[in-house]
Amino acid sequence: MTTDAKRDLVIVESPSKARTVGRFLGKNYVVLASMGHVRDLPKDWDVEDIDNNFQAPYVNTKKTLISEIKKAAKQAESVYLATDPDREGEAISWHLVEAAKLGDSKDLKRVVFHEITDAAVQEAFAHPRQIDMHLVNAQQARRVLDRGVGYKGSNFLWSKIPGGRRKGLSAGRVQSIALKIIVDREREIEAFKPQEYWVITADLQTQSTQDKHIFSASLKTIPGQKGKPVINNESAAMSIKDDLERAVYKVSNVTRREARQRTRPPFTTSTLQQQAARSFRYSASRTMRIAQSLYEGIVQQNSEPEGLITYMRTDSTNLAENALTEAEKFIVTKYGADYSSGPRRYKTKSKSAQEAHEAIRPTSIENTPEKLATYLSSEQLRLYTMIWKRTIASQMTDAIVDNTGVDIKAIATNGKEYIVRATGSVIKFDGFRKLYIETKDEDSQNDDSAQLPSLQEGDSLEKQTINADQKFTQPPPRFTEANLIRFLEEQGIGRPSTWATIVGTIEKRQYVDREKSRFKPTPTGTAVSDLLTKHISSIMDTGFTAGIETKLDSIADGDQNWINMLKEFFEPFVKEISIAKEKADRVPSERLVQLSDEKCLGGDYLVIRQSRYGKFLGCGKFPECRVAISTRPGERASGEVTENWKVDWEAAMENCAIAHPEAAAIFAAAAEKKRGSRKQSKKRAKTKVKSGK
DNA sequence: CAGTGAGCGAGCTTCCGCTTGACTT
Repeated sequence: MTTDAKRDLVIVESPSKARTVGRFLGKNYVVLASMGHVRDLPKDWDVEDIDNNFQAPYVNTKKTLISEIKKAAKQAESVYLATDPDREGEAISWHLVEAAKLGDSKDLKRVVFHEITDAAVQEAFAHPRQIDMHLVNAQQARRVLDRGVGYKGSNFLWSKIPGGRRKGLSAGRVQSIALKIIVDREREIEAFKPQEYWVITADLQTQSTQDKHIFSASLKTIPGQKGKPVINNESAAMSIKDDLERAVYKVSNVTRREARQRTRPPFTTSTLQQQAARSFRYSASRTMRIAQSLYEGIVQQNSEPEGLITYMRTDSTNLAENALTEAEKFIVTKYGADYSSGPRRYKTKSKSAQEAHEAIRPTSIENTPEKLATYLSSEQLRLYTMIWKRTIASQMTDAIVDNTGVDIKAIATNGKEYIVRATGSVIKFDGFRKLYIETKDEDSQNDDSAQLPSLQEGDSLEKQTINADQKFTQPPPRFTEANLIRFLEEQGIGRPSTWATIVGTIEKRQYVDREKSRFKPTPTGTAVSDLLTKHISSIMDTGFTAGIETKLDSIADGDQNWINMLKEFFEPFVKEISIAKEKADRVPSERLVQLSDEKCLGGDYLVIRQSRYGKFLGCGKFPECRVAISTRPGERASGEVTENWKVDWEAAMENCAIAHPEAAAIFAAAAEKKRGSRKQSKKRAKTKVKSGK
């Protein structure tokens, strides 16, 4: 082939992918990237007229790119649409055809591959197909539904929440459910009544003279009680403690059970985000930013940039065949055949997974973290190492653990028989743990990895100390980013590309705050969630949302018409909204305000308010009292008049004194103290005071 | 470094998913 030959056009979604695919295809192809969607609904379009069959006038969102594609298509013999093999990808292909008028070009082919390997790409190009309009229509339905729910829901909020429009409050299929579970959890925590309970443990010592071991056993049964011991007050605990203090200890039963600790599947977006949060405390968005840089590749010496990991927005745990064999080879060479499980394929748990890509894995196992250390920043190296290890570990054998349980009879002097139990586990075969040990979730506390001495039935033990600790049951913890993302994924809500941004949305709207990196709803967030739950219950119901996903699937399968589906959805939904607008009460503005611990001079609570400069404290009686205090770090409000009292000093004083008559004297005294150091400034603040209604 | 908010009501904003840069500190 000569250089003058026509070069076929290939369109993928991501520029990095374009580079790699271009390398596989060679010089006769031009590979361009669509950079995601190229058309969208007009910003001001809403589902107004249901009888109009939802014919949205799409607008081009990437004009220069589209004209580039047009130009390249004119010079091409064939155009290959190689966007991602899922609902959105299929739609992107169709939108490309519509936007760049590719339908005019002679030879239009849709090709799909689930992994970016030479073999997969060649295979895909050997079997082109047509655009699947069922899939495209499922996407159109999804898009229109989200727009309708989002805009109508937001509009409803604006009509019921003071200042809601100005603050840009929003509702949506995904964000509103995310908000609701945070609010629901907070209610659970508020309603939680801690229960007292006591934990009793016995430190025991083996009797054998040459090898004295001390280990701990916890109370398992109390005479007269069935099941787990229940001790809920001090006197009960003390009487048991007394019994155990004067008891004879003898091993009554020893059980050994072999258990497997299973390997974990390779990373998907959500598991990567969760694990990076647990291990490094990275936010989901930070993890994604780092992963993106690894995906785009690092320029190593004397070579062109090479992507270090596969695509980072994925819901699949699948690994390419060549990755499986490469991993196996690596494991056998490095650790021996005992450690290789052979190719192990994981089923993706999430029902809504579309599996357009592979799991997140290194593009080459040979790129060991050690080898890349000099090219990567420390955060890149950390994340890469985790991905690299988890990928290999997923192909290693399970660890085998010996779990031992020892029941010990404690016979008290009064004849009561208790049983205390010690558990221990010993790793018999480390398997994947040789390479990869996961950081556990701080919410799950299981600590039974203690080592036990070897014990036989009938062995006598000597009591060392008996511990009785008072505890209280704990409320469920607030959600972290990682917990929230896991929940949403389990419910089939949101997609890998959006999880990190969902968190950003509910924070930007100030629906939630963070306290020690856990989400706590704000008064506005609570009001929004309650309003939607009460009046637009459909979108707040996870089951309902899951049902939408099923319907979209049936459109994709060609079993349902997308326009009918939208009609069936919006008819009741529009009704629901209009009833809600009629029936719901406007939220009183006091409910949107967060009290602080500080009080204004007049005794009213200062409330935490938000301005465009950040948070500050203002008097709860605004606008009658205009006192405001900065909450810059290190500055606190106080009962005394300080330099921080803002706005025009005299106006503030005057207003405050009117709003809080009892504060007048304090102001007068403070003003007296201040006099002299202050220049007389012209009083220009408005002193018009409305009498409180 | 400043200085903030509410309501008024004229004129905007709001959704989810797909993908990167072009900005400044």
